Amino acid sequence: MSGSEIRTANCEKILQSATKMFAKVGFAGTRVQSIADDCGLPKANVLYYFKSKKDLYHAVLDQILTLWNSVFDKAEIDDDPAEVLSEYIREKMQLSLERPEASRVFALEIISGAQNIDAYLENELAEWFASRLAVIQSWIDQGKMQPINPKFLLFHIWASTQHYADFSAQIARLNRGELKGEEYEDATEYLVRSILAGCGLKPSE
Amino acid sequence: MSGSEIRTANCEKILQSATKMFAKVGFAGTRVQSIADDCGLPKANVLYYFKSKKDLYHAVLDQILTLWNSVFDKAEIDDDPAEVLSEYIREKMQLSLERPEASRVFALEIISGAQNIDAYLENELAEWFASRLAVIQSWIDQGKMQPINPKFLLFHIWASTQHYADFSAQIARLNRGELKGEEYEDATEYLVRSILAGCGLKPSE
DNA sequence: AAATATATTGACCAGTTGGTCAAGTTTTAA
DNA sequence: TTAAAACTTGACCAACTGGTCAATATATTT
Repeated sequence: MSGSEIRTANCEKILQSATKMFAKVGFAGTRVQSIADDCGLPKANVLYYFKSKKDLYHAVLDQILTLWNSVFDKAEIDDDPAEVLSEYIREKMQLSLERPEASRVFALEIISGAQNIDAYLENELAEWFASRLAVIQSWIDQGKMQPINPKFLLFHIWASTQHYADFSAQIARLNRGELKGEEYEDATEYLVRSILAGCGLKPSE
Repeated sequence: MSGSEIRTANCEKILQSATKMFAKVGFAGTRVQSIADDCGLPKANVLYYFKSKKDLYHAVLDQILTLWNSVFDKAEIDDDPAEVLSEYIREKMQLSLERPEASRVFALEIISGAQNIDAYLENELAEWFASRLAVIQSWIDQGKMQPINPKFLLFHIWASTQHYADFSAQIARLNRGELKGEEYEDATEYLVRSILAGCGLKPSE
């Protein structure tokens, strides 16, 4: 393994283990030693690549925020709301299924006051949010969907989809086993239908 | 202040401060000293009433779980689903508004694997859940509402209402200020309308 | 009033934790 | 080949934390 490859590979391993740990017990509950154990490196080596636990945490958050990108980013006034919203909800559910730890780290950070992603919330996300509100409002103005407050619709989508990642421990117990395969798809399609119905729409496809 | 009153009053103060702290930084992140500071008692006094931090945490969880009781508990086959579900969603939203810390402590506990409320989830809640599924299914069988999977409906309600407590830091920033008063009521009525529409129902009142 | 139970509190301690460091090894560049 | 840069790692430490305890004070009961 070449030099720069070593760095890349080790950083990746560390980030992966760190994400797992932070998602399970939060920042304060995570031990640098347990991250090291999890990825099979000595603790001092972990702190060689990320100079402090806080640094590592920020790196994990950065990596997670790039996952939030979506088809909805490029939605325009002329697009079909049913199509765009359906796909956005499905994407979000897929993310909850494939990267639940990412969703949980994000949730923990927000619950704890979001101090470490303040800049992200106030800049990138706020901008994204405002532009999406405008698109939804234009769909309403064109009579393509019922008049609802677009803000509440976005919160609604985030809440109901992220729940499947963040609360999977509860869901798994009430369901007597993790939701998976077809049943998870059913949950997805239920959400698509329900949320779209709230906008006076029917799912695409 | 009489003897037993001292105990009651101090326990209450401690529980209140503890809830606040656990909600903000989780179990691992909370310092017994900071709970003591918050309620103006010496640390040794806090540990006199609750013999360990874990004990105190369990007391906080116990207190929170009693809040989960609701009108929906007594819903029957003969009731009107629109009425019952509307009121349940409104209750849940009210709780998110009035006791956000309770919701956050619960969320943190679930995200961390729910090991401390395992018994509650598997007994009380599982029983409640099963009986509510039956009631909803009976409404469907009677043609009172559209055929949806009752499980997903309950998850949907929990997710979308608790979100306003758990993610209020994010909401406040995107909204440029906390949702409150009329705007919070608007959010509530949006959710009622939207979720009911997903069941082919219209809000009561 | 005396005896007993309950409550208060500063001082203390053992275990843990994030982070440092210096000595060594491996990889890269000249 | 050799010098420099990058990487590895055990040993170490200062700061912090949950929890104990003994001494004292206050309230309750007899």
